[in-house]
Amino acid sequence: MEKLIAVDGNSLMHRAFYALPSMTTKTGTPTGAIYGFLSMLFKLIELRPDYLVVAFDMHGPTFRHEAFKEYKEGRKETPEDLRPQFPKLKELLRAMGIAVCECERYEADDILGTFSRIAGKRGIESLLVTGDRDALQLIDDKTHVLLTKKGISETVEYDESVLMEQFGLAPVGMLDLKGLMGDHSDNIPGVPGVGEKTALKLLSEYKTLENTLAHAGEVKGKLGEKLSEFADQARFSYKLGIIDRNAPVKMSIEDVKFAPEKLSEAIPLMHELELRSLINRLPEQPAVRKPDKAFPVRTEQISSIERLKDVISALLDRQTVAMHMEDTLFLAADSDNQYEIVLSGTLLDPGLDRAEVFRLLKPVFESEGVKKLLFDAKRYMHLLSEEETELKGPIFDAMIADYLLHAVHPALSLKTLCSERFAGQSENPASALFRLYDIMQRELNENELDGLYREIELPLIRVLFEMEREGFMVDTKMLLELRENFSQRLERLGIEIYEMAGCPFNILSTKQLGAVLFEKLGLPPQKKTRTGYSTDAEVLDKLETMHPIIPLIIEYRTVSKLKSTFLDGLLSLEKSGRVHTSFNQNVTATGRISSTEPNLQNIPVRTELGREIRKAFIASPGNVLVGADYSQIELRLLAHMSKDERLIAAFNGDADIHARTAAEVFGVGIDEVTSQQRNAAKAVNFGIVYGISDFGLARNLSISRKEASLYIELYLSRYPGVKRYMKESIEAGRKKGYVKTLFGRRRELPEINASNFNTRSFGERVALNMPIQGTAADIIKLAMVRTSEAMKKEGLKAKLVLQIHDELIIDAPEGEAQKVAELLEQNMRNVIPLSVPLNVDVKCGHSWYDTK
DNA sequence: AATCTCACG
DNA sequence: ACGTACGTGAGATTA
Repeated sequence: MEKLIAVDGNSLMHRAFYALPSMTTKTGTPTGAIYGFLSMLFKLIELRPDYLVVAFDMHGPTFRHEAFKEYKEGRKETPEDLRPQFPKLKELLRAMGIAVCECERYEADDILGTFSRIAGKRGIESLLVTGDRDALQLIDDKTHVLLTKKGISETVEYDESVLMEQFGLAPVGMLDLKGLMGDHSDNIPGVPGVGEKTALKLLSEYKTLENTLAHAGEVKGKLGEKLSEFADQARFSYKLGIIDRNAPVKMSIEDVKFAPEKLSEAIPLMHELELRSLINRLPEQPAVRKPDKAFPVRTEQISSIERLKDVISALLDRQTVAMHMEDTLFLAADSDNQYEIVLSGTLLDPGLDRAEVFRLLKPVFESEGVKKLLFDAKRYMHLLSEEETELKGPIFDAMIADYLLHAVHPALSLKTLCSERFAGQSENPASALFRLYDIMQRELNENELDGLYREIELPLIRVLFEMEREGFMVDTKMLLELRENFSQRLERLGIEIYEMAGCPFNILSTKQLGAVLFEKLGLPPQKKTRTGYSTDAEVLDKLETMHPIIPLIIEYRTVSKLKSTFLDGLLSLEKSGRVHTSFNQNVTATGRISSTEPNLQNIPVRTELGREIRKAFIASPGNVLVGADYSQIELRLLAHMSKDERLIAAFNGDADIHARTAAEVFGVGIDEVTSQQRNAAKAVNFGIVYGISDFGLARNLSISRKEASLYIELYLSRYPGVKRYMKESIEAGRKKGYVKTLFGRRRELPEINASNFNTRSFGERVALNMPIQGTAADIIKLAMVRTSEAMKKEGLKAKLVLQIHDELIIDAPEGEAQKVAELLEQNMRNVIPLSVPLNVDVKCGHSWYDTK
């Protein structure tokens, strides 16, 4: 099928302007927005459109503008640095032979709508590119919308199913949505007090705006009143949003035919605007255009149980099956054919009975002989576990493979992965997995990531799944009591604070707090944020002795944080006495896992008050918790990886490492080290792991930069191996464009060759930190896999329940505790032989509080 | 949705 | 001259 790309020039220029740092030619002509726009456009051209048009709003009144003057006037004026870039851009586009379309009294989105309508009639599919969510109403089976998210480099493609998934609405529903919630940026009012959440709730119940208004009487409380009161305003807002798909454009579809060979004709003009780097990125001209769909896929809709049974028996004979499920289930046995099974209970067609489908598919999922190709296998393990089904046999998880290949920007959905990999040439989810499997497996091998993939990440998926399913037992009653206690404390503190301030105010509002402290009470501001006074802990610390209100505010902040994040937060997520976190295996750039909903990796420990919360994390009945953590794993890895003899020797003795560093750096005996010296050495040790800078160290220790610089110099002269290692790491990173861990995990490092000092320095620090943090992550992951296997092999009932980067927690029956403790310690300690020992501290207890 | 603040390793 | 320590996630306020 032929393809049209229509771009909202105004919207993208604005996005580009605000997203990018300002940029000018030598003579001061601003070009930043043009630069951003063109780099986006070049990416679009890589999608090989047959037709391409860029639409612009015209100056002066438009129909919508005129009719609803008072609203549209709320829009901001075009900034002065942006305005002159428009004529320049149009000139450039014309020089490139790209159609520029303007239409008097119509806006760019009307033009987009009109072109996509005409294209649709001619059997041409359209991709509309804009930052304006209004365009979503234009979606149909032939029209997709590419929305820019923050900035311009990130985009999301919307089609009917994405829209349904995200909003539960059909394209026209976007108008009903806007009618209810309005649009702040456009000064469209909607119904006051109704935001996206409320609007979607209403629409899920009443489907349309009109119907919602008709049933306003049924809606309880203020909301119902508002709906009646502002009904007309809502209808008006709805109308304001309607895009006119019949704009009198003076161009035909033939006029916007895209001719890639003409692009280079703009080179002289680009030189003039000093857009040199863009000239190099002018899309190559393909001699022959690739076929429209490089990968034609046949999709068969399965609408009867009988047919499904046939398909299943065929699948059971295959070696490999791919699966993808969102609202509907897709199955494929090769890269050219797939089956679509609509399941009941979705908003779409009344599909096949969900439980029945899963029951029939059970032999496929549980077949040891059939390899499964999936995106996010852990998610399927959870889905199937609800249907009493397991996922057995070999697995290829495209999400995990992609993460190992590109940890810096991992794809979060199969759709995204496909569009990255196939540049819009294929959107067929399940069958695409076959091609992804081939490509990615080869890339894993080429980049020596296969071992990491097979030995660590893949088996870890199941370990994490089981941890999530198991959950961590919490003492709900204790959490409730603590919450009550904290509430009372906050109330008392609040009263005292208001008294001292002379008036009540919102203590958690940095704006109001800043006004009270620095204006009303006249305290000296310490630092600024870009929006006003900074009031963070560091600032409050400095002010602590200057006014008796400060300690109260510090306490208020702490208690309020503990209450809302950890007590309220945990209680809201607790289900029959347990909390089930989600472990994310593909979010961090270093290889660590992260934890969400709730995040159990940041439960307080550093202060006694916060630590109390750990008393509520308890062992299951009849069990104890076994906790073990690595001692100084990152510094030990630094010793091993840098081969620094003195550091290695330090860890082979059993002295306090920070004290030992202090003795070395300050040239005193280990027994003469003062606590300040030890503290400084500790900060230097941390700093080294983070990719030290004198500035950072100075700030951390509140000393001068000069002093900090001296410490670093002293340190590096005492540990020459570390010095050499740091130099080599940065050099290797710069040369190869990536760094890697001991196990071969990679992180790409584009920043390290940046011309901007800050960006480059960041790249250098990352080059120092990632191999260390990442190796530690590899090590504990491997320990998790081995421990979990060992416990199963020994027939133990104990279960891993939590990982906190260098710490593991197991919930074990009392009778197993001794054995589990030994097993855990052994597996953690002996993951891999290094030139220093990996010491592990193990402790048992009834609660997490007791395992430290 | 962005910003600030703060909890953890 | 540049102006930051590395890696995360969540809640509250503000625009």
